[in-house]
Amino acid sequence: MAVTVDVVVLTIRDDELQVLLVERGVEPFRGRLALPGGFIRAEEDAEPAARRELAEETALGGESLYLEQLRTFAAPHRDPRGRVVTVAYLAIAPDLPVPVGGTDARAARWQPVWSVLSRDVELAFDHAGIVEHGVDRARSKLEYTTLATAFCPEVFTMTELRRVYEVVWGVSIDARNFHRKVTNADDFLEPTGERRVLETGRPAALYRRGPARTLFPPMLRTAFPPVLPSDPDS
Amino acid sequence: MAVTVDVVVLTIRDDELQVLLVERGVEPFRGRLALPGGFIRAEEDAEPAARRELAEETALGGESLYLEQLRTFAAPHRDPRGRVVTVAYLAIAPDLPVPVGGTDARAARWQPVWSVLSRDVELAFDHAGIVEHGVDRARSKLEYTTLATAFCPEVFTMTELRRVYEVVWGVSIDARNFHRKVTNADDFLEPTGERRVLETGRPAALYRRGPARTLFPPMLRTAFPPVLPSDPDS
DNA sequence: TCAAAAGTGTTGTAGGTACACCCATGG
DNA sequence: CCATGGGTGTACCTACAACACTTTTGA
Repeated sequence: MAVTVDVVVLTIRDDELQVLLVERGVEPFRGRLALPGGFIRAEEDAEPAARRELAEETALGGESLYLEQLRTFAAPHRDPRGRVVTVAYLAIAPDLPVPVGGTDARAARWQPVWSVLSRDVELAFDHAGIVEHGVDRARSKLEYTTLATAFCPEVFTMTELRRVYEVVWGVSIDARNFHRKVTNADDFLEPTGERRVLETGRPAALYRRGPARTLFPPMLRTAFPPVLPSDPDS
Repeated sequence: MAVTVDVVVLTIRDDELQVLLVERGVEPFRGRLALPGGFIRAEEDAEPAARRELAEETALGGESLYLEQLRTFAAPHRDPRGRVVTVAYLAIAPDLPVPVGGTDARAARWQPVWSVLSRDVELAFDHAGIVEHGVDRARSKLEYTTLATAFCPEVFTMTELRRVYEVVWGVSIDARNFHRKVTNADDFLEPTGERRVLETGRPAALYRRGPARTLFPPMLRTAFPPVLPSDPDS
């Protein structure tokens, strides 16, 4: 029985939640988009395998990349080549100027998640279902953890952090209440003391992630609207 | 690479959170206690494999048994026989008069989780760590889902349900506020109209699980005290 | 002086905790 | 009538949504 890892890497680009996909160079599903991933090596644990595949196929990586196990998919005929069980991982990346398109010479690219969830873009294997799980997990974890900061660069403004919630949840959030809430939560954010001057408007204070990993009290959100082509202001 | 399933079955017996363990009949770890589980068959998905192993080894089963995937453990040397990856499942069972000790003739028995977590009882492989994950998951899910009812028989009293929270979390809960809270949550409980007369005291109303699977607003619990030998009244 | 973005103050309300109090049964 | 457990009412407090208002910049 073969065991692989597949990674759902999420980021926010152009005010949309996007997922990292690679074009398959070999059969089956040659030319089709798929999640980055591959076989676990003989002396390798699953998480290192996920990090390695990500680095090889997409040039994304580093210790700082947030990575957690999602779940395992083991349906008997999910891979036409035979019995392949895959351990899926969820990664969250900031929208860095990342040279996507890795050393493995395979074309990697970002794709809006709504295009995958709506099946406008068809992925190889059962990868669309895996992306669905990843998005669900990310949406839930924003509620009760400080995961949102994983979408942000090392220093960021309050508005950037708020956009994470708005884009991932597909809702609009009152900037003023949000500000109070996250600054009151212990160890969520650390002010750098610096300010960023934008093209227009008052300069925004800059923050860095704090040591907290859970958020109490949690961000409450009554329901998840469906994932749609970017319209958080409805 | 071999793939197995292992199941953490939790229940409440004698006002303690207990886990179902089987005594290993073969090497490695012969005679040692372990989680029920075994190899996935060629044409079998992981969850059916978990249900089958549970039925074979512990005579526990049925469609009604709550079962969810926990996570996958794939450390290279977790099994001395060679490379074995295991998909761990979490099951929750009511304290039925279950004939534990299954058709497979292997001795199955309940063990208080604190004895496992404290390492007073040493389990085979990395199963102690898996139990730890299962307990953590159950404790978290009581907060924001209706999972607590899975510990109860089909009809139950308010006090039985409250004992679930008290035992799993190791805290004491105000009976009066708890009553209001769960009766206000939509579709959590359905009153049967019946009452149960106990040895002493006013008869308690009987309830059945409602259709709700999530709990809103969630049960809040500021912190998890460590799992100890049964003392929820501290 | 205006537009735009950042940030504060205030008010109404929902839901939480703590606890006094009443209800129904067996002995 | 008392002990025991079931269930309601109420006061107080915290946290959140809504929204008016002030601050700081570039053009």
